[in-house]
Amino acid sequence: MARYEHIAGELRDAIVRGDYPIGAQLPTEAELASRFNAARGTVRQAVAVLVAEGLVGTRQGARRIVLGSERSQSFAELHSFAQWARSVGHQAGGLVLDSHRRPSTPSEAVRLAITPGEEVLVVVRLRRLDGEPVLVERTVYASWIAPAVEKLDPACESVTQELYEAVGLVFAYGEHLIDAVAAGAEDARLLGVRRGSPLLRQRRTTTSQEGRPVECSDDRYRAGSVTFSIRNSTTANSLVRRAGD
Amino acid sequence: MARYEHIAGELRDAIVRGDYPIGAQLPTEAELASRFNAARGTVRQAVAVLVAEGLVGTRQGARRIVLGSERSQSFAELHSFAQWARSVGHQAGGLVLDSHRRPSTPSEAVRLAITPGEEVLVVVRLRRLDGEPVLVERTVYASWIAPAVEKLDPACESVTQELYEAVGLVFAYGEHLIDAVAAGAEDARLLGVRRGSPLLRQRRTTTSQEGRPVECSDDRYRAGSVTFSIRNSTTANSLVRRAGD
DNA sequence: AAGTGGTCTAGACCACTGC
DNA sequence: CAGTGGTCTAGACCACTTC
Repeated sequence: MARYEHIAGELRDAIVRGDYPIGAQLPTEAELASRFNAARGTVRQAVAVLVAEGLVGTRQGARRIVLGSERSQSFAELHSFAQWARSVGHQAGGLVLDSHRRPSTPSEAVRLAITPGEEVLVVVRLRRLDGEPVLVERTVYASWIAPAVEKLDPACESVTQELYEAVGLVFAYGEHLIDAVAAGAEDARLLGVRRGSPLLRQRRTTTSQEGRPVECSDDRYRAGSVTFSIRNSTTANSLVRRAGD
Repeated sequence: MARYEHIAGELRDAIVRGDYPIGAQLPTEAELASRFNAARGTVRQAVAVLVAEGLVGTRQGARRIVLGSERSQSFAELHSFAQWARSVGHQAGGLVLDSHRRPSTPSEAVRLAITPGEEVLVVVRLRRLDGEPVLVERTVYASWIAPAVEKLDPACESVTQELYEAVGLVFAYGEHLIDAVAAGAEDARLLGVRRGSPLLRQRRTTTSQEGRPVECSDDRYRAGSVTFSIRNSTTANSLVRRAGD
């Protein structure tokens, strides 16, 4: 582990433990540098991690202050329902309801950076959290990854993990649009809610490490099942997904 | 402007202009350093800005690649409906429907870091975008800021801006919880939608520069009026609010 | 005026990618 | 193995906050 990651971890632990309660001041850079026997730049890198996580606020000239004390799951977990579920202590389930190939629509072609009409794979999955149906995923995969997706177990728990193990694919970057929509007939039937009732929608496009679009998806969560959480400041943002309250 | 901000700006402009299309490689650090006559550390700081914005992806050993080319509004704009509206070319309006003081509930006291039962100011505002009602805000202000809030024009366009000009208050940090809820009777009447129809809810707590909680709020957007957008990677997140599609 | 974080430099070495 | 980004150091100077 890098030195700055170690220092960031120690500071995060201290904050979560309550050594530095919300509103308290963090030690100065000089103090931290001597305590951890590191250069000032390394300490700054460590603190930057906490700032990006939204746990610490910083302004020139003033001591840094603690803004929050919850350990945030964050990052890659926005890409994988199963990884997120596990990290918050729940059990994820999944079931493929439909899977077929068809030509891509113009908007899909743009989002996946393919030529319009090129074949794509459409998969509809119902996902459960501790047995309860909470999410309908309608995912469109680019044709180059379609064969690997079709080989997956229909009840596979983590698509992300299986694709990594099968073909070494890493879901590295994502763009997400979040809004609210009314449940359609199919949504309502699958999620066990009334037609027209509120759903939290997340439309996403996921990209490989190399910058190649892999999939785009329309995911709809039953209201109350999931909450997105963002900490931000005039200089930094941080996002995590949280279980419904 | 700092040197790294200048470099980041030049690179962002080049990306937005299409000099580096999506999927393209950015110049190497060494190349950028010599082009801008800056040290490598400064170039790295500049690129880090673009990575945080989600425009650029980076992995050790490989050239950096362009992930997106949309200029993102981002940061502070999550705190102010009016600032965000203006930045995307729309006109914000506001109207106070109710304003009264009452003792704080236990959960409000926790969120505002005050003693339970201490008086708070509750304000209900209806906000319009280009004349259309799109948002109901139910905001709870800590008592220390209440007098300044009560002095505001009920039709005031930007609460954030007015409070800054009146008492120098800066909304520096925020925590936001985003989910979907069904419109209640009052929501439905104010927003002109049917009762039970979907709303995008944003619950937020805002904090001053000094880390002092200022307000917590329950904001409900009419479905279709607003979308939250996040770009993320295994190493960075970035959030902006976008007008409904 | 002292304290503290923000910017910048210059150089060394390491880890990973891609040919 | 060459190219490239990631980590770390040491020190200088500046800008802002706080008293």
